[in-house]
Order: sequence, then structure tokens, then C-alpha cells
Amino acid sequence: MAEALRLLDSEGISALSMRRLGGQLGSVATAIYWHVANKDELIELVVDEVFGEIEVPVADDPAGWREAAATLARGWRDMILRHPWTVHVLDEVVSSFHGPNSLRLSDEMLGLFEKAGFDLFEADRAGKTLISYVLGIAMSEAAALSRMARDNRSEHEWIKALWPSADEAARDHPRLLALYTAYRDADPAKNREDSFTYGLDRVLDGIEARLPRS
Amino acid sequence: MAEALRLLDSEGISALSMRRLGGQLGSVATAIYWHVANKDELIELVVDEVFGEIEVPVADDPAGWREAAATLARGWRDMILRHPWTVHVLDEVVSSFHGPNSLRLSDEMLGLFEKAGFDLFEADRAGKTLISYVLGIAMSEAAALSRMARDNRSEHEWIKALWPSADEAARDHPRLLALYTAYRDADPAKNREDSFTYGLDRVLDGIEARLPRS
DNA sequence: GCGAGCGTTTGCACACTGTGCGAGTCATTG
DNA sequence: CAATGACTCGCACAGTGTGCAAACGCTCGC
Repeated sequence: MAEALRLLDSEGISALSMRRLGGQLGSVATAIYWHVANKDELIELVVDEVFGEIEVPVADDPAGWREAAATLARGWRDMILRHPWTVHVLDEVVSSFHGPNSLRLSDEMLGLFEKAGFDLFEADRAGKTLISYVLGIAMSEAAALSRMARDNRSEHEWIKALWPSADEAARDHPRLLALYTAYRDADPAKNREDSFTYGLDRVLDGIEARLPRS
Repeated sequence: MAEALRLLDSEGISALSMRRLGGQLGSVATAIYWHVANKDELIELVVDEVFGEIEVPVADDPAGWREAAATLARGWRDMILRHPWTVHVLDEVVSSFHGPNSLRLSDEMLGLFEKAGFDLFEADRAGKTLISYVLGIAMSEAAALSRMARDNRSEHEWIKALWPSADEAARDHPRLLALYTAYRDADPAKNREDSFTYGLDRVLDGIEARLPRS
């Protein structure tokens, strides 16, 4: 699993073949099948492993829930950006929601929202809401980043190449054009950070508003 | 593309091979390469096609923005659940954010949030927030549904099979256990709907709170 | 010390994948 | 009628996941 993870992190999902992994271990593809039922199971195991990297901060006082939730969200997103290949195995990811590490994570997240003042049901839904936002944006970011790395072409060049004429673009998509020209000279990394934070704050605002007033 | 979509919808991503698609069209795999550069491009085209199914409601008065945004979110989610294979091609999906249909969609969504009262920048971020939530939860749902269909085993049976003993489960994950036993006799479809709606409302609440008071 | 057993590895084979290349087909046009 | 160009086909290559049976090597009880 460690070797598989190394392969995935350094060269992406397409680098992980059973033959290659076997070779890297000084052995042969079919030898792996003694330890693991099939490739999917291998990936599930690796995915649960990377879930282990996320740590849930403990919020002692109820007031600290929001900061704790934000830290959790950031940790989750950072994990995905550290391992962008997770994007390509989303259904194994979902299956690994039943691995030991992600079970622990789910349970602790429930605890976090319970401590904030929700009952168990609403804690579950609040948690799902937060995680869905994080999953969605992190996967978009990861996919965009890896694609940008593959054919190194900035987002802005992408956009520009799409429109044969500026006039046409302005006619069809006036707002998109205005947005992208405004973004042209911005720092994409900072922009990505700010955008993530903005959404995170909105989601947490929405959740906070549901808390029983203390 | 129509035949590819049919294949994808009825038998999932693994059914779409160039040989199979060629055969279905009364021809041969390599014939497809005249029309399309490679398989990825084919998928991008199909993905943009299904983006075309989503329609953006027009909100005439500013007060209608919330309902319009909710309709948009539901339409997007329904599209993903109608075509669950999109989960497995997330990076082609992200690439197709630059296809004509999704460009139109993005532009119209910007318009929706501008009409609500945001400036262009914040409209972009609000839209990203909403779409990230929808993407995240819909992809989780789609992956879980397709996995459940594959090895027809309910979510609850899944969970039960994980824990060798109830005592152990209760010790390690007390909240998860309580949650799942509470959910045992619930209708999963209704629960999924309610959960989606709950999160959607929280995200929209968070966005609404940022609107300049009118 | 030795054979038995068992966990683990290996080689081989099968059916399948995406796709490059060159030759062939066919309808439309000058 | 000939030729151009859109399109299709057959073949081949390198690669994939994985089933199966044979072989290996280590650790036991005798």
C-alpha cells in the first residue's frame, strides 16, 4: 500500500498498474493478488489510508465548534489536493467511507456538531453539507490543477483559445468574459484560496444560523 | 455521441469501449477516430451534451433569486443522478466546463446571482459555492447508488457487515451506531431527498445572509 | 535431520483495452 | 470520366486486470 501510494502521488492514477506495482516491489503483478482481492480493493485500502491523514480537532467548549469545523474542512481539502488522484476513483472513495479511518472521521465529525448544539440527526446533515461542499470544490480544484499541469496552459489561455473572436464571446457570454478579463492579472493560487474560504464561510454561516440560540 | 450516451446511461462507464461503440453503430472502432481525436474528447463531448439538459430558470424579480437558484441546483443534481457515470470522468467533466453548454450555464448562473444583488465577483463565488455543494453531494449519491446497485446490498447491510460485534462498534463509533440504527427503518430515498434539501437550504441561507439588505 | 504443511511467489494464458498506420471504399464534383 | 476528399476498414502493437496451476521457501512436529 505504501508503494502504491507513492506511485499514485508521484505519477497519478495511470501509473498504478498491477504489473508496475509488482515490479516496483521486486516482484510480479499476480503476487499482489495474494494480499488483496483485486485492484479496486487495493485502491480502497490506499484511500482509507489517506483518510487517516485528516485529523479532527477537538473542540472543548461549544463556542469553538466553528473553528474546529473549518479546520476539519481545510484538512480534508488539503488531503485531496495532496493526493489529486482521488478524483479519479470517486466510487472507491465512497466505498472507503466504510474503512476504519473514515469511520473514525465520520464519528468524530458527528461529535463535533453535537457539541455545537445539534441533535444527532441534524449533526449528520450539517456534516454531510459541509463535507459535500468540501468534496465538490476540492475535486474541481484537483481536476483543474492536474489538467493544467498536464498540458501546461493557464486557465486564462484555455478560455482565450475557446473564443474565435472577442466580439462573439462578448455577445454570447458577457459576464464570463468580464469575469475572466478581470481575473487575468490576478494570482490564481490566492484566488483559489479566497474562493474556498468564501464558500466555506457561507456554508458555516448557514449551519450556524440553525443552531439553537444559547 | 447519442449512441455513446445510450451506452453510458444503460450500462455505465465500463460499457463504453471504442470497439463496442463502433459495433453498435454497425461499424468498427477505428472508424470513430475520424470524427473524434480520442476517447477523452468523445467523453467531453457527451458530457457537454448532458450539461445541455440543465436549464436555468429566469428570475425576473430580485426576490425570486432563491427559488431560481434552488431550481438550478436541483436540475444539476438530477442530471448527475440521471447520468451517474459522470462520476467516473470527473476530469473530463471539469474540462467540459469549457464546452458550449456549460459555458452558457455558467454565464446564466452568474446572471442569476447578479440579479439577486451581488457584484460580478461575489456572484462568481456564490455560484461556485452552490455548485460545489451540489457536485459533492450528487457525486456521493451517484457513487453510493451505483455501488448499491452493483452488489445489491442495502446501506444498512453494508454497515452491519463491517462490525464483527455490536459491542465493538458501540465502543469505537457510538454516534455512527446510534445514527444507523435510527435510520434502519427509514425510507432511504426520502432520507436522501431530505438530506439534500437540508444542505441546499443551509448553503442558500449562508449566501442570502451576504446580500445587501434591500 | 526430515518430511509435511502452508503462506507466498511465479509463469503462463486469456480476453480485453486505446489507438497508429496504410489501404480500401464510396459519393460528389469539376 | 477522372479525381478529390470524406470516411471506413483490417491489422498490429503495447498494454491492461486477473484466473489457474505449479513451484518455492520457511517453520513446525516427529
